[in-house]
Amino acid sequence: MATVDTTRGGEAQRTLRADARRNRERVLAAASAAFAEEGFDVGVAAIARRAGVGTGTLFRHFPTKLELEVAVVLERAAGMSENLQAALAEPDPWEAFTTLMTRIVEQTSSDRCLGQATKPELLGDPRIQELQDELLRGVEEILRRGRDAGVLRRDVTAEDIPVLASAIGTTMERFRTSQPELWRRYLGVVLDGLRADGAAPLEPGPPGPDLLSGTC
Amino acid sequence: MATVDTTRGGEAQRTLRADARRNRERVLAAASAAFAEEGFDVGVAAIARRAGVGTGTLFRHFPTKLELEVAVVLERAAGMSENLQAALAEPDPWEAFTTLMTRIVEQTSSDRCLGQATKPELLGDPRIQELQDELLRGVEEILRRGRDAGVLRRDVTAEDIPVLASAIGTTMERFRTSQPELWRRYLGVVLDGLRADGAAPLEPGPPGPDLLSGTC
DNA sequence: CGCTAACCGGAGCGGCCGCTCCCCTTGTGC
DNA sequence: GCACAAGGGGAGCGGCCGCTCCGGTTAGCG
Repeated sequence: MATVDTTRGGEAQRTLRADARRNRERVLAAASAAFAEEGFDVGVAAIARRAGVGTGTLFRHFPTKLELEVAVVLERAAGMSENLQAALAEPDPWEAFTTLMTRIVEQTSSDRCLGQATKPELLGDPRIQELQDELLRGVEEILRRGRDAGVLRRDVTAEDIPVLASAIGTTMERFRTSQPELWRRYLGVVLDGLRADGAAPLEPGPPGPDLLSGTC
Repeated sequence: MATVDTTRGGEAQRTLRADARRNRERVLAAASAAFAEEGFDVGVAAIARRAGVGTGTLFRHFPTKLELEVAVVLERAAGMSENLQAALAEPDPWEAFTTLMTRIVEQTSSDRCLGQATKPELLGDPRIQELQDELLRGVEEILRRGRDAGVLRRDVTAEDIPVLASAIGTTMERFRTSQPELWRRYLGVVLDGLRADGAAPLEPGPPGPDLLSGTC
């Protein structure tokens, strides 16, 4: 489950020349780093330069910039899958939940593209939707444990988690250099607001599946 | 205090022809509406069209787009001042705090430019900094009452409030049409995380004055 | 070793955006 | 009412960005 296959449908490029394969990897790595540091706003020229190739080469492997963004986001999903595994391995339900939230928010705070992955063009992509659904099922399992143990408020849904994570993550972007650990402060507030004891019931409904969620 | 003078230093345009004054107002109103609906990303052409003037006219009154953004944000500050007054008028300390948070988050959720007002070019402007400081002093008063009454956790600072508000507000942007009241849900979580009972102490320090805050 | 198809790269295209320039219009004081 | 300065408006400039096109290069196979 944790393995993410970025070569979906993967028989298209079976015969790929050695240099082509290498360049594809370099572009993907450069995009991954650039998106993490500067967000999706970086120009393709900067990515190509960073990869040591021309823009022509970049666009052969990824016919559009959005395609490149999708590839990077799918790659990130592997990390999120790891977060889920780590949380599921935690015996104590509350510890499992806090582990999940901490890891997600930590990554979202240090990686600009994770917070920006909520933009509609990306969420509309079927490959990303599929992966998101898979991750949400894992999150639901963590939440169920917490609710059953009576440590987590009962009205939290899986869809709330990416929303809360991206809220903290994107807002912390401008403190990344000055106070890189500041996200812990606000995660603390949210976690206190999500524990079972003494919480008022949540307001309207959870965000429906109509328009949902960050990359989780 | 609630009065915000957008004509700072205001003796420059004392002799302003009638049509010029009227056009200036129309541009400001158009920008205000456009920024609220679409954020600061809208082009100046769209604003000018909306105001029924040419771009030349727009740039005479506001020599740069940033200047126009500043003018709109300063205008918004009046609304925030009202929020403060409403909260200060509330006798119960917790009610005062929730009133403040609710009004701030509500406005930030329905007005895109409020969430985007955290960008450095705007926060760097001395007029905005001055206004922000004034608002923060009012917020501090509300927090002091809550802490003294023992209903609010003691480690919350005034700088936390705009951070939390813009976190919720900007994240709710993509639900504005589908679920315009969703912000209440997450505000509820945050408020529960901020009340005095049963909360763990907040993590690192508050955001220092080095790089601070949304428009509040 | 040589041939060919696959691949590389960057000049350049079209479109957008903030901003300027300048000719024409219009409000205002005498 | 006239003269003139102040204001209005939009064509156009420069720069950026995603993307394409094509001449030169190179890997891979027999």
